[in-house]
Amino acid sequence: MSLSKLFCDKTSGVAAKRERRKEARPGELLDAALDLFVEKGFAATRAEEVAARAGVSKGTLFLYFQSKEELFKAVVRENISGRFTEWRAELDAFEGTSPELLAYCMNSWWERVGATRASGITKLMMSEAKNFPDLAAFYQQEVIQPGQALIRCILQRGIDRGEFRPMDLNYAVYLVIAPMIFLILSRHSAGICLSKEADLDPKQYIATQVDAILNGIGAPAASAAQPTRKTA
Amino acid sequence: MSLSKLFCDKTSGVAAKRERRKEARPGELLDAALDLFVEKGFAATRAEEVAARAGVSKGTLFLYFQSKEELFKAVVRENISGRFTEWRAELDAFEGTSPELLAYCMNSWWERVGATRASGITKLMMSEAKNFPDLAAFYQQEVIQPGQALIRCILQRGIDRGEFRPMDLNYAVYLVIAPMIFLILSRHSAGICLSKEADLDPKQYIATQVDAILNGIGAPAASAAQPTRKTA
Amino acid sequence: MSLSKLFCDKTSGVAAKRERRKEARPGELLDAALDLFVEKGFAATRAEEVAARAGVSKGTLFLYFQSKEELFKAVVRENISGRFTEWRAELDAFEGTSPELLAYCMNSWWERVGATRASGITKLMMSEAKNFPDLAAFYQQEVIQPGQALIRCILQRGIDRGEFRPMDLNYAVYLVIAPMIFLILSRHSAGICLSKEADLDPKQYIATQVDAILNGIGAPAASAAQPTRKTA
Amino acid sequence: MSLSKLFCDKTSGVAAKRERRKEARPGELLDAALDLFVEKGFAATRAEEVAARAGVSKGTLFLYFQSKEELFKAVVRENISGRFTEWRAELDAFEGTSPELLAYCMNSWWERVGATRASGITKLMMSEAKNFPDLAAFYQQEVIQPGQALIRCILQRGIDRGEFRPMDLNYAVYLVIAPMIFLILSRHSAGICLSKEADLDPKQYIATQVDAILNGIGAPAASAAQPTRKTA
DNA sequence: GATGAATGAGGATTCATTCAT
DNA sequence: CATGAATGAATCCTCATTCAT
Repeated sequence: MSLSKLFCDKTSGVAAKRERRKEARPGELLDAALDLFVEKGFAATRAEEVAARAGVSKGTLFLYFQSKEELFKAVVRENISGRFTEWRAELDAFEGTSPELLAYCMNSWWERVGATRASGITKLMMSEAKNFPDLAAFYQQEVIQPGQALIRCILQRGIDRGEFRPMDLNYAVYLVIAPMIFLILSRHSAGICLSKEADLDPKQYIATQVDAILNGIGAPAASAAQPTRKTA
Repeated sequence: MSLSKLFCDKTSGVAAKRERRKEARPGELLDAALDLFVEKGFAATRAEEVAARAGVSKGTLFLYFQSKEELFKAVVRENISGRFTEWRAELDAFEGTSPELLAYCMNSWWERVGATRASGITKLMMSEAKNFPDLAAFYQQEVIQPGQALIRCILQRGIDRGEFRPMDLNYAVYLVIAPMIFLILSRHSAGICLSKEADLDPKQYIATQVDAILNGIGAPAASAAQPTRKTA
Repeated sequence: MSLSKLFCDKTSGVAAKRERRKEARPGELLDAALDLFVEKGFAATRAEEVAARAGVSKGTLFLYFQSKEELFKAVVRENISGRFTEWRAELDAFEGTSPELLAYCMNSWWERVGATRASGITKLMMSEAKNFPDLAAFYQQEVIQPGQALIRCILQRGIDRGEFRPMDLNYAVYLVIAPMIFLILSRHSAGICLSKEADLDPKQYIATQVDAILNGIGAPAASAAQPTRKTA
Repeated sequence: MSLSKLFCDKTSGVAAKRERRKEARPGELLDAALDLFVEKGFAATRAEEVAARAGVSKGTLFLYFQSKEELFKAVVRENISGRFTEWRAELDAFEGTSPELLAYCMNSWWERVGATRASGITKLMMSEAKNFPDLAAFYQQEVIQPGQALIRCILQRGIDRGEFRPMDLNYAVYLVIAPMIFLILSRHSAGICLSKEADLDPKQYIATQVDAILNGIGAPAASAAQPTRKTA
């Protein structure tokens, strides 16, 4: 929690429990708010609920956040960790094939982002983008752009190494993004979009998607002779 | 507009202007409501706004819909036309290859659903599913299930004809669904998820997705020799 | 329903049924309004309900009565028949003893007023007097004053004839009025004030009251000598 | 005020001004509500008015009472103090004659109930019983039944001691109840039922009623022998 | 006249926000 | 700092009343 970091590292070694709690307050509120905003949406979440879930009183919430809207923005900003530089480094250091890299990235995205509560902010942004244009722009800049750039890099790497065929990357990035977004939204929308019975396994979902992206679903034998392949 | 039918069929040819308006009112209100709900979300849309956009007064809205919530439900129901049987018929009559069928279906989905305002309710449902569990269930049953069944059919057809390789359909259906859902959400979420500059062309987006689903993005020549293919 | 009316009665040369109904409209509305006002109170009665019960449309009600308030006033005025002159005549012509007269009057009041729907307006006035001061004044003048005067006459007659002992009539009138008002209110207030099980018989209630007013409930021994007791 | 008790008993002597107000709020609101409901009826009383009279804002009212209807119910419940056991004790301890007991009871009822604002709820119940059937039942059980039982006891005592003549108590109770209900209603209905000029003196009204109940209004000659007459 | 669709003022209720303690 | 009582703007919804047909 980056915000909490601002308050850490005080000098005392005997930090009283209460002190510690005080420092943790903003983080606890952001935590509670994230859960509730994701679950019920911005408007349907009451400030008092957030406070209650964080174990403080209504008034305290407004001690740390000027308004519910500011709380929302803080929740989004807080959970947009700039993990991209870290990822970029991994990407640059990767030594396997590009298909392997792609598979690695999507799986690691799932573990580090998709499966965590952080994925909830994506759902939040999709639901509230129109009501928070400035936040949407911020999100665009901090998450979407770097994320797309990362994927572009991977795809470009594959093309450069002759492992992927040439593509219009402006569209190809969505081959990777769409399945991830879909996965997130399914999980945060009461399972809408999913066939009810199967609460699909994310790992297998991703495996299926990766395989299809790389190889398509065309019949293996036929694939070489497919006329559609040539025209494409 | 199925709801309007309830009000049609008056025998008289002398239908007064007032009468004609009355018949049209529910539809006009649902239209206005769909626009606003999709644009701003359920909670952020005021009943009076909906009425105003439909060109009537606040009170009139409640003449046709018991509450804002009922209006919401009606909006969802209204826009779930049973287009599935029609599609099923087309599917059964289709004579081309399964890849062609898949391409045809996704393009025709775009034209008949994705590009229309009806697609807005999908976004609506994703945002509000948690707040309207009964509606979510209804949507599941009326839209998701039939939609998935349709896609299953197409894939099964391809497998049966040797045009697609064998797959676990429980996961494969999302190869088709995910890109469509993503496209819808992009367009109804202030372009979040999209690289800002390009307001991507849906046709080309779909073409790219279809091509990848069918053929993958593996390099043409290499694809046959790909080691990942074998292990996958 | 209303549609059929459009087709009926067209040809008849005799005073059409519709004509007669038209004349009856105000009365039917007042009837319906009385029932509803008594049952639910002024505010809780909706204009549309009154119209519906009278078998006409909302608009028609306002054709005959400028406002709901006017309707209320009309209901009260309509049901305050000046039966007092008639009663005064009976009183003057009465030849029995004053105790007999009193008993006769209370019983006849029950039959002519208490048991009829007209008694409902008394309840109405008690409930709404504060909200309709002008009506209250009107009611005072048209009903209360003449009514009290009548009772005063009876009591005075008894005193003059030595059948009643001298009393302060300003207070004695309520010996007669209170039981009647109570009876009415009990019947129009969901039985409040009544011991639940017994839906008390008005005739016997009145008999008990009359007997007590005349003879008191004092011990039998003492009252054995009372001549009035024997006749009662 | 029984409700306030729920909030009392704070141990601290440093009770802050805010705290003290909070304890008093429900009572103040109930007070204000009683006045207004009695004066104008339930529907004609606006929630904001009640709040204003209690010296708080609209919102505060709903902090203590879930809805206007709940406020109404609380008003009724609050003013039904279980004074009946207390009265029963007095009755059992009474040593005078039964006529004296009856007179004592009616006078003390006036002082303890009739003359207080609590009497207003009787008028309330009569006006709104049909709209609040559950409350009416509650009132029946909590007030009417015990009240009637008390009166029955008094009358039965008189009969047993040979001071009252035998009566059908099911009807005789109303000899006592009717005058009291009437008195209350007169005072809460803008004086309707009263001859305008005289704003009748309750004490004398009750004295007249008691005298009549005990002795009747029969001619002096007959009742000269009555022992009860002398003591009354 | 009669109708009932439309209106909009009015009132109940919610909840973000403030501030005295 | 923390609290939670108090506030009142905002919004849903009702229903008396109007008026085009």
